[in-house]
Amino acid sequence: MRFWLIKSEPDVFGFAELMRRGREPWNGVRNYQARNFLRDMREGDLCLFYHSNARPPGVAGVARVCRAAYPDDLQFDSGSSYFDPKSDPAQPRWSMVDVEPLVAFPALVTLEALRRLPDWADSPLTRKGSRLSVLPVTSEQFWDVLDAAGLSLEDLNGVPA
DNA sequence: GCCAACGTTGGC
DNA sequence: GCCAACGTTGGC
Repeated sequence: MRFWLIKSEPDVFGFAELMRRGREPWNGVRNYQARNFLRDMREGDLCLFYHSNARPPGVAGVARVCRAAYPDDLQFDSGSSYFDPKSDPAQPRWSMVDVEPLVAFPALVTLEALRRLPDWADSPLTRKGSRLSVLPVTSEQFWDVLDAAGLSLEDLNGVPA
C-alpha cells in the first residue's frame, strides 16, 4: 500500500462533498507529472485529501483509491473545460482514479502545521511555488499527519496494519 | 531546440 | 486581489 496527497479546492469539491457522494472519479488532472502519479495508484492506496486555495489550506481527511487509473472521460467531452481536442480516443492522454472517503479529520491539519513537521520540510507541497496536484507521500509523512489530526491506525476503518 | 509570451496555480 | 512560480505553446 502506498500513500498520496491529492489537492482539491473546497469551493469546487471539498472533503465533505466526497463524504456525501461516497465515491467520486478524480478527474480533470491535466498535468503530466500528476497524471503519471495517478497511473501509479493502486486500489487500496491511501490519499491525504488536501484543501488548496482555501483559508486556511490543509488536509481535511483521508480517502482511499477504490479504482485504479482508467481514461478520464472529460477529455473527450467538448462541452467540458477539461476537454482536450488533441487526445486520441485510441490512446487517451489523461487518466483518472476513483476515490472514496475513509475518515474526516476532527480538525483541518493546516499547511502551517505541516510545515512544522520535520518529514514535510522537503515535500513538493511545502516548497514554494509548487503546483503539483497529485504527489506521493512517504509513510512517515502520512502517519505524521494522522498523528497531528489526533488519529491512529484504528481510526482507519478496515485498513490493514 | 530555443525562448518569450501567456495562462494557471495557489499562498498570502 | 496580488503576484511569484511554474508549465505549455508556438514562432523562429
